[in-house]
Amino acid sequence: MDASGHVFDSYTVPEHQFADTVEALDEDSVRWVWSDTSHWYPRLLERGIVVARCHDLRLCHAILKNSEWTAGSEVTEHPAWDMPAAPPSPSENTLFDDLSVADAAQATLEAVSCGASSAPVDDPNHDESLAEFRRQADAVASSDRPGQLSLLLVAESAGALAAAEMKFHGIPWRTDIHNQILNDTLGPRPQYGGRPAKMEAFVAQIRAALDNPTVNPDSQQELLKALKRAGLAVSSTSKWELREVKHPVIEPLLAYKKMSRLYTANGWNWMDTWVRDGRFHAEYVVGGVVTGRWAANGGGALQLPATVRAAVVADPGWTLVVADAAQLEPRILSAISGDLSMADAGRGTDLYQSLVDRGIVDTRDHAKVAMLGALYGSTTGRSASLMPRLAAAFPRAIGLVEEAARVGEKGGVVSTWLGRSSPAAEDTWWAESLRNSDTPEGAPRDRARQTSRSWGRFTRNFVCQGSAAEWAMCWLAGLRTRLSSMGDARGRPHLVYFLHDEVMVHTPQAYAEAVAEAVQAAAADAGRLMFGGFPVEFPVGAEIAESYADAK
DNA sequence: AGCTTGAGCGCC
DNA sequence: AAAAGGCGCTCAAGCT
Repeated sequence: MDASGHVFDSYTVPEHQFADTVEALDEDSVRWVWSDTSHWYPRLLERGIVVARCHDLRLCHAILKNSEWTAGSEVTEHPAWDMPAAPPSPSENTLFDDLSVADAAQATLEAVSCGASSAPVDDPNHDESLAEFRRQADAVASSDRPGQLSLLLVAESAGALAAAEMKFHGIPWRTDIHNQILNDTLGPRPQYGGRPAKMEAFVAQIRAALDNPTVNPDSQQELLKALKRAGLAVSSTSKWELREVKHPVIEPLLAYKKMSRLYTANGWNWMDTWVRDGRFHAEYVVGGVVTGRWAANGGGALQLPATVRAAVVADPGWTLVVADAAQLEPRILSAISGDLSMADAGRGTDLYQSLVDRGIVDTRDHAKVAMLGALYGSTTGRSASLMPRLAAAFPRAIGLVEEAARVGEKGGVVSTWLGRSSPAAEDTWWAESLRNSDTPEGAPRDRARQTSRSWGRFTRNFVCQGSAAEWAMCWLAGLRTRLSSMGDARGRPHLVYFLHDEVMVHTPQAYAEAVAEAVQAAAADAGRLMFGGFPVEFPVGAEIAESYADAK
């Protein structure tokens, strides 16, 4: 037994025996402890091996190293475990080539080291992984809130498994439908370079309207000059500025920009690059965003535009279950602030409408704008003017975000509900210069104020976005577990897409209803896991649809 | 020739 | 109507 209460045996296997070893030892009660899920798990999935649980040392290190709740723990003293900026070089790699296995109760721990060759039992890399695991366990155990942190690490690690599985399965993608969309919108694919025909036609219209036979609308500089020369009072070529101007060039130009976006971001080149065998294998970067949200690597998986979603179609005999959590962040805010009146307003499906019904604001649109202002820190316009009404109705909720903003404005650190902390500002000159009474009024103080408020908006949003990401991870993890017990010879339902507060499951039709129920049940579980008996609801809209475009 | 930066726009 | 929080991707343009 080690200092953190773990009992373990350990041994080493050569790398080529890794998958067999995992397969032989895996059972429901096992939690694999390994250096990096994105490194180890894909090769298991290739072999058809699915594991139930893991502890991802790299992801958990990143959380614990930065958390206010584990300040001063030994985890911070081992930078070798820091997130690699780039894929680890071969020499660094060996450090991470370790894994261990513990049972769910963490009463015993067997460790398997997987060195580059047949490494001895006392392989230093293997020891380092075990040492890091102990440091992490110690950091959690001696933290202010071990229960919440443990949940965060479990959820993050489960997310890493789900991310690898989603990449492996891929989103079902019909290239014939995608191609049809591109043909209809842009014209046929150009054979020898050059723009698609329908785009070229708009270029001709743009040139005619500007009386400029050569202007290239893809060049912002050229375009801006041409617009000014034609007498338009614009300072940029952005579409929200152009929309305000009346001129014959505007319509074809905005149409061209829309087409150009589709062509460059999700056109034929995208299809060739990212869709293989009818699947878009999106790569997620778990914990890739400071708030704990995921990022994506290649293919823009988290920015699939509405215009191509019709190409996401279930296989024959299968269907999609698309679910999203309604108004997640405001509900999260009510829970983390313990604001009973706001939680009460969120009972039912439409939080925004209930703000209208309670006479807090006059229209649903205002409710939405006001709430976004509270979450993002709007200081101007309509949403700022609605804030006092919100603050009066929900003093605890608004108090929490205001406090988070004030901490950030002073250069401080805030944390999510489960203990992910905001990054420290790189340079807090602005906080110092506001504290310093010698800073002159006028430009210097204004600049400091502006930067300070900007960081305050970040920390304000961090607690809501980050806590919502934690809920989403609990939701995803719970759903994944529920799905794992479904299925038969025809196949089993699996997650194929995750987008902040939205999930997509590809399932044999026979299980569609069960999946939709699982999605709801997992959402309720996630709320209880994070907030216990606090009466907050997380309604989830789940739709069974053949195509992503048909959902919502 | 290859890298970085900024504008612009898609997603939540 | 836009903007405020978080991203990624593309291009052109400017740099080394």
